[in-house]
Amino acid sequence: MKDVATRAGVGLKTVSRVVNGEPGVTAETERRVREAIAALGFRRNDSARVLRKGRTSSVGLVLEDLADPFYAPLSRAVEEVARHHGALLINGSSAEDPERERELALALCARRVDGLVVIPAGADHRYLEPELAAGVATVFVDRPPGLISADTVLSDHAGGAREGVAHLIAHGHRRIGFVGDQPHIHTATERLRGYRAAMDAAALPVHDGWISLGPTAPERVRGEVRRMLSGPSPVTALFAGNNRVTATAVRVLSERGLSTAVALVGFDDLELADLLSPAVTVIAQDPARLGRTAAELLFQRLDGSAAAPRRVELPTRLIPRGSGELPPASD
Amino acid sequence: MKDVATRAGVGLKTVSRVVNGEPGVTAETERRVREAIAALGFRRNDSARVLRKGRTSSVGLVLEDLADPFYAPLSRAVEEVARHHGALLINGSSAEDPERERELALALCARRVDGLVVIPAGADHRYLEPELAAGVATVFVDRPPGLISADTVLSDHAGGAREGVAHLIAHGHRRIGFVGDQPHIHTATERLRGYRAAMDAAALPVHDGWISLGPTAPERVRGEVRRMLSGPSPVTALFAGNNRVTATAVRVLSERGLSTAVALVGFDDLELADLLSPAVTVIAQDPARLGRTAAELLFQRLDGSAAAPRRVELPTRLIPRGSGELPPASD
DNA sequence: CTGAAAGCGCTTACAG
DNA sequence: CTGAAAGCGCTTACAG
Repeated sequence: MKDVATRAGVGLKTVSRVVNGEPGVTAETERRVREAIAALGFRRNDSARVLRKGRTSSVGLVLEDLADPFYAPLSRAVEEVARHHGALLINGSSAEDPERERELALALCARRVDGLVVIPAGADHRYLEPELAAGVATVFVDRPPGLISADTVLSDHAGGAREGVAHLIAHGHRRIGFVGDQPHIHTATERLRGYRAAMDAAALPVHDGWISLGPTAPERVRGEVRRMLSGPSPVTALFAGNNRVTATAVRVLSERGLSTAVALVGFDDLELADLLSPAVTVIAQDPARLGRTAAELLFQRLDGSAAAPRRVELPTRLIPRGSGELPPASD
Repeated sequence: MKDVATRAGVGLKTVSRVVNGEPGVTAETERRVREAIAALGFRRNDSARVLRKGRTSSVGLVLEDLADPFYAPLSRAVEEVARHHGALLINGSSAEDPERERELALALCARRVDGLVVIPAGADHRYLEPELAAGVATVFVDRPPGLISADTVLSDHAGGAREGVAHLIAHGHRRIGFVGDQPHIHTATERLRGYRAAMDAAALPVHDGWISLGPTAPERVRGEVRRMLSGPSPVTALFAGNNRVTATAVRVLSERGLSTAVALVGFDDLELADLLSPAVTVIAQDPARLGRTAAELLFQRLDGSAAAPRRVELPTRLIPRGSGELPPASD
């Protein structure tokens, strides 16, 4: 910038004015400055700008896996809101590892992002306290924060699962299996809670063997689904705890030729779910809306909102397509 | 940092040493510094660090849409490689708008990302010349850069499409439709080139009505597919130019009850494609490998490689699943 | 092992 | 309309 000023024969501040489009520069002066910028290939260094201004116009997003079809649209929605506020989005995947989540979040804070959207992998977020105290706006999405209080945007996981299971019960099922994600993940236990609530409400017993929480790796899910479908009192319907579980369950049922014999409702919608036979009934969340809502809360904070931490719960939606309306196989 | 130094009764440089884990500090001194850091809630400001060091340890990725199932894994792969090099990833979606691509790329450069991975929306990348001259490593993926020369990683679009169409021809088809993306998009025209090459090689005529390039919005694709399937000489097979077109084509065929009467091969794999009936035959790219390869080239540049711009072409893979092996409906 | 000075490239506050 | 000085929070190069 100094070189530009020298070459244009003006002061440093004048170059700054031109670069930032501030008023108060003669057309002629501006022309000379622009010429010098072009000749020297000058590119403003935002790091220096940030250092003075305090704001970076960037926000961070820590999620589980950017490539997951549930999180990708969420991330995109955050990006879009950020864009409208003139901010860039830096995102990182925690791979469901609390330590990695922490490293990422702190690295983003060290870059002085103005705000942070976090989909927690861990259960203790006290490591963020100094950052919060320093004014980094923070919003949690999809899962609540642990041991600190902050804005949170969640889907109604328990309510959605309950509705899905009640739907199966309404279609005559009494033995319903639940295959979900690992028990330390909030959404997994909430959905299980919904399952239990629906079974309870219908006064149906729940066998231990009908419930399985754990990694959503296909091998494990495969084994659990097979197990639930065999033995003395096999389930006649399955509730799949998330999109990965649903995909594997559909595969197992289809391979075994059971796809029209075992009812299935999945949490989270799937691409092409409507084209399978039977089409897959799901409890859909709206990932883009989750992201948008979280980002909007974030920018409200950045605009100075000092309200108490808010908790927003978004409804889920039952989409009946066929697999969830199958009657139980006769015993 | 100054406050920390004062409180710990040491010099500024000593605090810097502790924060960066540099050697040459007594255990006792270090303890005092750490205590002061904790008491004051000190958080290092990386902006200042960047300003001095010149490197930000961050790379930028400009893509079309972060939520697209093709780009999400590509982005994730770039992130993973960046992580291994200690860098964060900032990504932005151009929404297929050249102006937005330019704004994003330049904004990333102003943040002084060390390198840039670009999936071009535009056809003229001369706006990046000053950045390249200033040493910003840049790699293009999925589509080549326009009017500048830089490292590029592409799938073999023409070869893949040619193989897919030849596959349909080998199964007896002579009237094959091609529905692809907009003609200014490199991958669209390359794939069309592959289609023509396969038809030519089999000495088959190509009617204008069998080819349609344009936006991949479902409404348009729907109309074009319907048109190709009706009229005096309807096509007996379709080649879908990308994942969005394939999804819509599958929908149309299935709604019209033609899914076992019209053969279909799609470019790009789809989640659950193997579970549809018939399962969908595709020409698969490996988006994660594209991202990984691009990121690796990028970090080679950052490590000082000054070789001439390289062009890497990755093979595609035909995955026969059923829809592409259907025989032509008898005329 | 430790620290004072200079400087990275901008912006802010002020003065002409 | 324009510019010189000070400072954002670090690191570099040097000296003790």
